Amino acid sequence: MLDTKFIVENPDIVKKAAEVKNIKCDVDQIVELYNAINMLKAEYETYLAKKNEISKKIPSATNEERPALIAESKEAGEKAKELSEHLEQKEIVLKDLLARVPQIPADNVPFGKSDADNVVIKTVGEKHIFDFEPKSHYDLLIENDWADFEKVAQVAGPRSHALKGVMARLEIAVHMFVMDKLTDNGFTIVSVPAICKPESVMAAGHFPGNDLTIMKDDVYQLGDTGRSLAGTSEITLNALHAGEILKEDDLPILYAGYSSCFRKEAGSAGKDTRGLIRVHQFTKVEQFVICKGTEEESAKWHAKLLSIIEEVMTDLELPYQVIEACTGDMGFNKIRMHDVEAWVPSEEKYRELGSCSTIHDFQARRTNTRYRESGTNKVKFVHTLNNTGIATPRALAPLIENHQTKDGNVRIPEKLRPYMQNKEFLK
RNA sequence: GGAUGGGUGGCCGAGCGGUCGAAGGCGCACGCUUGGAAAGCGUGUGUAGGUGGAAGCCUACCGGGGGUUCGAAUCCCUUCCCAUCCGCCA
Repeated sequence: MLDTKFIVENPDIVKKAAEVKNIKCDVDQIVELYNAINMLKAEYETYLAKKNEISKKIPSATNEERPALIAESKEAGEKAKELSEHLEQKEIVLKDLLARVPQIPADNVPFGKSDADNVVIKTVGEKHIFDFEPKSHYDLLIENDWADFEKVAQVAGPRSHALKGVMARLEIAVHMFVMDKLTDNGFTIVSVPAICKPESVMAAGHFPGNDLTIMKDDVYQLGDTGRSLAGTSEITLNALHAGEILKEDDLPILYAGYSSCFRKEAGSAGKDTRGLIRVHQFTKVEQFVICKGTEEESAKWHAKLLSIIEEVMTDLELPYQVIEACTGDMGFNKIRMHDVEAWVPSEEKYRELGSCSTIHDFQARRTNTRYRESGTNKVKFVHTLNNTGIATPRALAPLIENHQTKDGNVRIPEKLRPYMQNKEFLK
């Protein structure tokens, strides 16, 4: 959500933002409606004021005066009610239009239409040179009986997986490892529900508009409960301080969200159907920051979140690259986004393991999360940022592929060994 | 799922049809005091929208929605949330 006044005063900036993000929104209609509503509201409030004024006189009026006053007040009230019905209709339309306005990308974000236009800004780590034909993570898992896909698909449907034995342990280990790292960096681990209300989903601002059906392709709905399964704990964490006015001293709030995540993947039929890369249910440690609403704070935390996931990549000894998402690929609610992608030998390409985003006050406006600035005592919107900490099972794919040995074993990176009974190899 | 009690400003909490944006306290800001701090004293202090050069004025908001009334924080209905007890349960 953007500030309505900002939209009305800067329609060209907003139109440009929608254009570079390939998002349709009707800025002109917003401006028009806004002005119309203001005019109507002025009239409506005049009647209300009149009604209130007369009502106030009634207690002290004489019995003779009273009936006339009551009638007069009633009339003003009825006029006001009539106008308020028109107002309400217009406001609903405006609210919906406003919710379709995307966040404005930062100035230095590369322009582009799709992920093909993203820019690689950094490549780190040597790709492992194998003196044998490296296996895909899928083959490694099957050959070692570390996972089941076929049977579990019959039970749970396609894009399902079960990790077994030491692989299940490895999954837990990487989460523990990342949670410890985040704790060391001042984050508080929060294990949050994946069940959430649709309002929370909308408040996270991944989807345009207020129309909840928009998200039906992406988000699982829990039947007649009216609730959804979150695609990320960002949704829950973002709403965790909704409606609050925090103290400046409370900030920054650093959360390491831990939860199951659910995605319908309706738009990715046929893609990554085998293995652990793209599944309907996964587990993620999410980095989430609520900070003071300034550019500097946001920029600082963006850099910090990115550095943490880079450190995770380094500690897991994964070759990776950092890309800067272009305007067309960055998503509705973001100002800036960097993806971290790990090298997957069997595919001979980098695959996204994390996505670091500066949201600015876009989510804060939707949740109405604010803080009181010390000194001025002014109430301001917070800024939010998020980045993946680690997401499994996807992260396990590059992890076991990069560290596989000729005999089909997998070497455990040193930093991970304390979480894996100090073993050097998986088997 | 059943029963009961609650949801009021940044926080706590009074009010339970008109004089209520709402006592009191805490917190916070500014000032005095002090060598400095604390304490103390004084003053100020909700959010949002509209209007105006400004002071100001108007409107809305006492969990959400609806209703009764000339008038609702206060009465009624409904819904959500919280607490406790009972039931069920990993």
